[in-house]
Amino acid sequence: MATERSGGGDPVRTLALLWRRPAEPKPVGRKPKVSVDQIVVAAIAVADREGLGAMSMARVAQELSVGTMSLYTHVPGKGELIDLMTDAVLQERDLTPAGTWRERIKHYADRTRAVYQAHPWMRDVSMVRPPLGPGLMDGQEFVLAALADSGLEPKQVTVAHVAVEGFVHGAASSEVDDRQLEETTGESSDSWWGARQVFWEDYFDVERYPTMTNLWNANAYHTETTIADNMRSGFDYGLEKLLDGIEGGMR
Amino acid sequence: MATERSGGGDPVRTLALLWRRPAEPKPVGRKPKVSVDQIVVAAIAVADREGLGAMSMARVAQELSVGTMSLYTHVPGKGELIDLMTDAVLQERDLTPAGTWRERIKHYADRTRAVYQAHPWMRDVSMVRPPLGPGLMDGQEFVLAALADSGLEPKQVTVAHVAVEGFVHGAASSEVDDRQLEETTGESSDSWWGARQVFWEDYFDVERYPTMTNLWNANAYHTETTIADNMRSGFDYGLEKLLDGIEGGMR
DNA sequence: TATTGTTTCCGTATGGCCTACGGAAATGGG
DNA sequence: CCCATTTCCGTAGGCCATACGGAAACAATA
Repeated sequence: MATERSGGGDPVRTLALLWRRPAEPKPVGRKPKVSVDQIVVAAIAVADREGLGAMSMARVAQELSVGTMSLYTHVPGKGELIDLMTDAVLQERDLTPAGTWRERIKHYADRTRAVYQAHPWMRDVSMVRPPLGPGLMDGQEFVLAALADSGLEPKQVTVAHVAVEGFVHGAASSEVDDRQLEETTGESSDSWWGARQVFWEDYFDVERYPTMTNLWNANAYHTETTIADNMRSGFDYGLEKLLDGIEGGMR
Repeated sequence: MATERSGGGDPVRTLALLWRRPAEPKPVGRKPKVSVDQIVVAAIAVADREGLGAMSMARVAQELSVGTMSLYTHVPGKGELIDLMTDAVLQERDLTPAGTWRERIKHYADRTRAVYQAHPWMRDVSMVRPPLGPGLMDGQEFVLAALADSGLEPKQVTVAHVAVEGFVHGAASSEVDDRQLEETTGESSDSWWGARQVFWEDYFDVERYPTMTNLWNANAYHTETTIADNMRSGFDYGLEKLLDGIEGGMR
């Protein structure tokens, strides 16, 4: 399945839901069996356990012992529900502003990474038209504040923000992608690569790929670490170097 | 829809397809109406025009005027077909090794970005268990060769490789995500943000978001550029700073 | 030409998805 | 008790991937 798109519906309705601005309470009429909060929590639970692909309206309704169509009374549709789920988990970051600007950005990266680890389906959510809720906005403010404190010019802050945000979400996505594949396919990454041993035997061409061959012979790939560890250190290194570059560019 | 997973089938069969190692020609039996190449080309055409979500086996078969199940004679399943599509478009990069190591990495980034622009559905393909075909391998060799020429130690080359590859694919994905949303939803990004004007009026809290307020007042967001241009310059800036950092880290 | 072995083609069937529609059921006030 | 209001939810339509197995096409042989 391709990436889930959200944020397509009526902005006024969706924003009111994201910020939980309640419609004035209804004095009459049938009592609701479920609330928006319950639906969001149940949907997150299903997606955490079985992936976003399994998070169908029917499945969430089942989780709540309610008919499928009842959900549509409280939530406009599936896209908006994903918006609500996304902002809810972003709020879990609970960012604490302390330390140098670099430390705060690393804190942001760590907390964001933790969200992705806890909710791997975040990998499948597009963030180019994000839910404009408190979870997203608080994160943006946090990163912008750190970058502003670094001494960058205002215009540079906004440019650097795009770069940092892109790197963090991209890195978190890739890491989680790996972990999620292990769960959904039931095959570990190491096993997957092992099953493709035949590639190196039958298809790898030493003449065509001299650099890879050299690196192999230099033992650059002979580590005790797992695939996941390699990705993690690659991204840690990348963020460090990106911040080095940003810092160095100011002089 | 969530991200498409591929590479799940029999590795031997999939590798033979990726490298077009033909089974020995069949002298007898019914003549095939379609070839693997035709199927891949048709699938890419459908995905280019209508997105990966619309690229169903039935839709591809229709494109070729063939029954749906006929495809399964030539391709094990949908996952493997996506592998073949992916490697095919990666081959379009046609990388030319010239210039300094930095210039070559930027060349790689540009060519990869061009592939994503031409085939926006690449955003929806997971690259953590990539198709081990010529398109992918040539790209890896190219980046590794550039990094090795930069003077990094072998072990550092492999770490930096993860960071660069992650950044480039992440950046290309985000850019294309934006473009693809414009096509599939029929609403431009500028229009989408415009429709959320109400957010700034009804929900934005100046006290809660002082940095954003300051940046706004400093005219940091008052540019003539589009969303897409902003993303592009953010990622160009980020790659530049990342390479600065890698270069600086060697001294 | 008729037969046989081999390969490809493809119709059917299963179980899932989202959500428009509209009637049934519950609730509080008069 | 009645009725306006609100929520609940069954049905129905049109998509998806692919297992299975028989029909059809083709080359070599008799």
